[in-house]
Amino acid sequence: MKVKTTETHHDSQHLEHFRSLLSEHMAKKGLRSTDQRRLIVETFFLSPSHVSIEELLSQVRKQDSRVGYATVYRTLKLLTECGVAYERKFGDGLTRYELADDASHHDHLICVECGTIVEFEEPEIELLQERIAKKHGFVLRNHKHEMYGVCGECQARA
Amino acid sequence: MKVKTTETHHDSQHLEHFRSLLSEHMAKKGLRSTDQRRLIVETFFLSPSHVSIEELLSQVRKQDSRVGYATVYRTLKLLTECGVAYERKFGDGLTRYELADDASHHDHLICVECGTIVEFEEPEIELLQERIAKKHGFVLRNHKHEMYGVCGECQARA
DNA sequence: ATGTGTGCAAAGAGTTTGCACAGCC
DNA sequence: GGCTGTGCAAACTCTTTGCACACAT
Repeated sequence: MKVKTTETHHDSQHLEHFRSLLSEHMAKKGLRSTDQRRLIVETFFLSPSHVSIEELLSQVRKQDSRVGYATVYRTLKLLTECGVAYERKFGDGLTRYELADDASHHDHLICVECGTIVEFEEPEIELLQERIAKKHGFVLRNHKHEMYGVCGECQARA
Repeated sequence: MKVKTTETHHDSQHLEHFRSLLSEHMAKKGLRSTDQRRLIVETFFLSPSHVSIEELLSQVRKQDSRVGYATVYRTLKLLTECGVAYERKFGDGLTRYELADDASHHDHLICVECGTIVEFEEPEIELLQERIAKKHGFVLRNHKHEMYGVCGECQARA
């Protein structure tokens, strides 16, 4: 499946932050740094937003073909636990992952036909959200805003 | 996660509309009306929004214990195809279904402390959504907009 | 040395499908 | 009677887990 995304690189400042988050978490839990984990983590950092396990594994195997997919699952679970990655399920049956700080400032527009995912940002919606929350006496922590529809290509194909 | 909902009944006007949508679709495709289909469809109409296959099947089996789950899957696929139901995947691994007109214009504000759910409507957000969709060439089908935060009571209690 | 991490394959969970029989039109 | 629908079980897909061995600390 095709995933459109504009973000493929992440600036090294953030990456340093995430690397240290991970190290701390691993130190605290007595976890070990292995070749596979380092490779998977760095590959994840270089991946487009919303990578699936399979996409990530195939990238990883370009460097080391013996890595098993269970290791990728386990490593991404680890990244999720320590707040470096977010797990996203868009309903195509795959779990996708993105860097944690990507999640804060964009939402998703998803094609129900072909699964294409487009990211969008809309400050006005953010403002309206705050207003609604305030009206109901809430202090916002976070939100999930996904729009489902049919993309241009799929409309043309129909 | 449990999905709380306030909607359990649907007014009979809409149901008539949906029943005829279904009949037409079945007539057009030469599909047949069977005891199982009628039972499953009517049970679905009486179910809370966001029923899962399993919940629906267990309700159906109270009336006829010999119904198989494949039939429920197939019938809900049918309802989805003819626009009577919407399929929703919230990420807990289950597919849930709701009457098409429920996928309406209210969204949810959820307290992360006590679980209170407030429904809200914000026409301006709807407009912005349409604008964003159009900008990316999408035709919107539906959306999920959930805001998580701390409600007034829980703030006071902290 | 100790115990975590890895790869493999098998097990799980939810959904779909192939098949023989049941039953609508 | 012809063809669709059903129930069952097996197949599928994605993810998790158990196990024996590899390897960090």
